[in-house]
Amino acid sequence: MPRDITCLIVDDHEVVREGLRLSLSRASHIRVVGEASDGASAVALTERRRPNVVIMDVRMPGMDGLQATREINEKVPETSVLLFTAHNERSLLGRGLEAGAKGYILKEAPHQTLLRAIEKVAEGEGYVDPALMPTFLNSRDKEDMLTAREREILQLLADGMSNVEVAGRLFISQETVKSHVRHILAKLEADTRTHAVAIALRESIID
Amino acid sequence: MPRDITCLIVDDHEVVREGLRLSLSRASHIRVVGEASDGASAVALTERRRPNVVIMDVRMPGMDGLQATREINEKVPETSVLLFTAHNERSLLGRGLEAGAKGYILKEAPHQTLLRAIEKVAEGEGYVDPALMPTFLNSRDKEDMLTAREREILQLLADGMSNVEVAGRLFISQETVKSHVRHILAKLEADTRTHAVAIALRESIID
DNA sequence: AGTCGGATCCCCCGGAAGGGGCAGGAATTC
DNA sequence: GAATTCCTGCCCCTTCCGGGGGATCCGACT
Repeated sequence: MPRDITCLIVDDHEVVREGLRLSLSRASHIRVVGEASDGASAVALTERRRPNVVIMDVRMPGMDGLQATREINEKVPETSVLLFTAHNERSLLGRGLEAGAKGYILKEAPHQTLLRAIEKVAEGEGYVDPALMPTFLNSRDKEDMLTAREREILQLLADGMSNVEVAGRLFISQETVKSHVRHILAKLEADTRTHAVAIALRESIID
Repeated sequence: MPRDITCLIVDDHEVVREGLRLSLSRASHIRVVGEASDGASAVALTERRRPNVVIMDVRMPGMDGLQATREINEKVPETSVLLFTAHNERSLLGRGLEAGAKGYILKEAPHQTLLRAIEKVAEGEGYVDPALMPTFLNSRDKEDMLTAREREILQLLADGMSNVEVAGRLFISQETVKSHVRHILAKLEADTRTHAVAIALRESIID
């Protein structure tokens, strides 16, 4: 390895940033070149410092980690984003990879695993926390099964809308909405819209 | 202040524990006497080390922070629990205080605030993150409005049960369930059960 | 003793939801 | 160009839900 891996820490919790800095300071070949506490400044800082790796929390106030990841990928493609999050929610991994993240690791991961992940993504390879594989396989089915339209409708159901209201909002017929809802229920293996919404909220398919 | 404040760190994320240890090592009058990564060992360690303060994360695998707080309060009442969490969800603060926590502070709080909070609860006083006050006032209404029975029913609705199914499960008549549901809808200002469940899940009134 | 909230149960009713099948058109893929 | 997927729409039918009245019982609080 010719030179140090430069990396940027992004997390809205100071205590996490400190912990990370401390952890990484023990690895001689890793150098922290900056910190940010929200998505927007993470993007800005990445453009200026051009680190090899951005260690990015997903949930943050303001611009979240996924959006920041997208922008970094677009503006500074040579930088790899490693998502670092406490949430092993089903959909986050999928959405993270879609956003262009090179790696995904849980905060509960042991120290060594984190270092390995950083090295991997710095080399341009992908890294996904092995602990995620089971939930991943279970769930991508679930989220991916739903079409964009179906997710859109599910989201409106979660706001308490009736079929007629959804139809009005989307400028389609009520019958079409019923049709979509039937498909949603079948795919999520729910038997009422209420159950479907509960599943979707728990799995973060919708917000 | 006669002697150092002894404190125990409880968090399932290693990176957070490291950050906390680092932060607290800078305060000369605070001494970290142990760490735990789940609720059960937190309780056990508290019984042995009897620290002044336990800095406790709420969400952890296995026994969660609230349950651990209850047990610590029962078994080692002279120890004060300071809840330290990333989630400013409406119901957590209320439930935390019910569980016997002396303080509640967010992970995004600045360094100084954390130290202040630790000192406060070490003296036996309460401390609640000022940032929480607004959400607190808004929300306790919502959760407290619901009776235990109503929450129980709402939880079952979130699993997709119909009125009849809920009635069967709780050994009550379907009419009673309908009655409860009507009250739930009125209290949460929802117009369908689906909306009520969505609200409750988002506000963590149910899981 | 009286009042209040909570839990339980009952009736009625209109409208909504759930379940089934079916089908055209557009876009994509092979 | 054939196949597939998705969005869209329509039919019929049964069940469930939401909203409106009520009522009774019990325990807790005052």
